[in-house]
Amino acid sequence: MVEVAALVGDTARATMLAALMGGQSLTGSELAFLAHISRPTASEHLRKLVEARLIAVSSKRSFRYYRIASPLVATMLESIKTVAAIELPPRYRPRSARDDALRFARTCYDHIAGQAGLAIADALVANGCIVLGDDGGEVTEAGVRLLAGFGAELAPKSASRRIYCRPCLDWSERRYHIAGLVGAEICRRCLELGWFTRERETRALRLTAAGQAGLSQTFGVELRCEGEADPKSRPAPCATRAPTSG
Amino acid sequence: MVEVAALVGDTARATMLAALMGGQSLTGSELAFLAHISRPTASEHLRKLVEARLIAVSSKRSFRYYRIASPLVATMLESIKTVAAIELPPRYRPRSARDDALRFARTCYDHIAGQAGLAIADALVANGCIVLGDDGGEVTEAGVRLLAGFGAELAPKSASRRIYCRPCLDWSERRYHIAGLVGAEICRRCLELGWFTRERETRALRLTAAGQAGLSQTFGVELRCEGEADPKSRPAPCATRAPTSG
DNA sequence: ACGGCAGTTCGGCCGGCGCCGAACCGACCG
DNA sequence: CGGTCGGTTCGGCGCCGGCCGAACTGCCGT
Repeated sequence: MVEVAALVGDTARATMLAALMGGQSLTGSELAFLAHISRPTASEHLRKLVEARLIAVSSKRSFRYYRIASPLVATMLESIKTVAAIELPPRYRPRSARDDALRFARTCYDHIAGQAGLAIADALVANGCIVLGDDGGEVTEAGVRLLAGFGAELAPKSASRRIYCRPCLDWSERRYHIAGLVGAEICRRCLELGWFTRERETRALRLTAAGQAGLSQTFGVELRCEGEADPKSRPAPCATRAPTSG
Repeated sequence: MVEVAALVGDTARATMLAALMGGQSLTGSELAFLAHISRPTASEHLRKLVEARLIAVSSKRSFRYYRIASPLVATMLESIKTVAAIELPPRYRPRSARDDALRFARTCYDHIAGQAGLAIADALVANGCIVLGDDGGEVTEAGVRLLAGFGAELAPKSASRRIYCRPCLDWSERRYHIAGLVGAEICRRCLELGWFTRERETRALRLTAAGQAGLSQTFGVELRCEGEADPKSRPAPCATRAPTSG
């Protein structure tokens, strides 16, 4: 317990973990750049994280790709971030175009967070498709039908595994969006359908025109797809530490 | 995020937090003793933990009683412990009478863990009273009736709050027991009925004869109440660091 | 064979923080 | 009023660990 918390309790390592919480695999050099440390230092940090099984690594060519080791680790990091966000509320929060993009829509390990994630969750709750509370979530019969039509694969593999919906507290809005198997499937399907596209080098998601229409039709969610018209949306040259956000 | 993890990532502070995860309030001196540090050092640690809102303090007479600040913090600590227990499995585990008592039944912040907690969870699952999975839990109609008869107050205060059952991975057995509102209510009612009694200075719970009968009758759980006949069950004089267990 | 690039290992620097003893504060008691 | 006891503040010590540059390995493409 101490060891795990101590590993997360270092700025450089926490920054790397936060970056990996985007759900994508990243190389050591990329992580070193994001954490503003040299490659040797990053290598040492990553070695420790791998040794503790917080992240996993797979080699392709001469690259080594790192990723969060398991959903359990992702849940833990979410949980730590939640406590950090709730318990230290009034902190100064500089706004930037980069942050605005993240606030609008981003991946949270394997599901969608930000205003888009909240809008989807709100719509599903309002339509009686799911129920979300502090300690868990549930998919109703109506929800099963709607999500099946949407194309999410919610097949309860084992008979006892009927539960797969989990609330995840959004750091920027302090409200719940959908995590767990249901959240992951919604995210997967949205990317598959091209409703969102991943931004390069960040966890932000961009809503496409198809996504705007699809979300409206399928979930009754009305979101503006704003990315293209806004000249400020180009990411800044990473002059400050990458936001360690979930 | 970094700050919170760093606070937990110190042995002395983690030991204190683990002790407070028993659900009871403790004084600074008690915590200093448990963590094997001097009172000044403990005072400093506790000041930081209070400042970060991980623990709360209330003064009575000239004493200051510390406790976990919120269920959110408790959940986070559980989560960290789960990752630590799962990802570093083969570690040497010395057996002792003290540990055996904890393994049998203990409080985990506000609910029951250990073999007793697992037995209750297993029985409720087997009877179709609840469903437990990796990402959440659910109380069935049968479960609501049984728990109501038992005396648990599961009143869904707000209409949207139908969900209140959460799985908690047991560190010693690697299986789920019941946390969340349902788990807290079961624990509260068991103590209220005198089925379990709290041990002094530890998180262990002792099963009473009434508890043995009641658990059998109410949940169909067969547990031996072994505390009184066993001469080794008296807690050792705390010669080693208190187990940082959840 | 050579150069380039990702990643690692090594040695050494240095700052932060955990720790304690001693002293101090405030509440309670006779 | 002194005595005791829980708690905190202060000053100083010591060490762990994060950091980097330089050098080394190993995998590629040419």
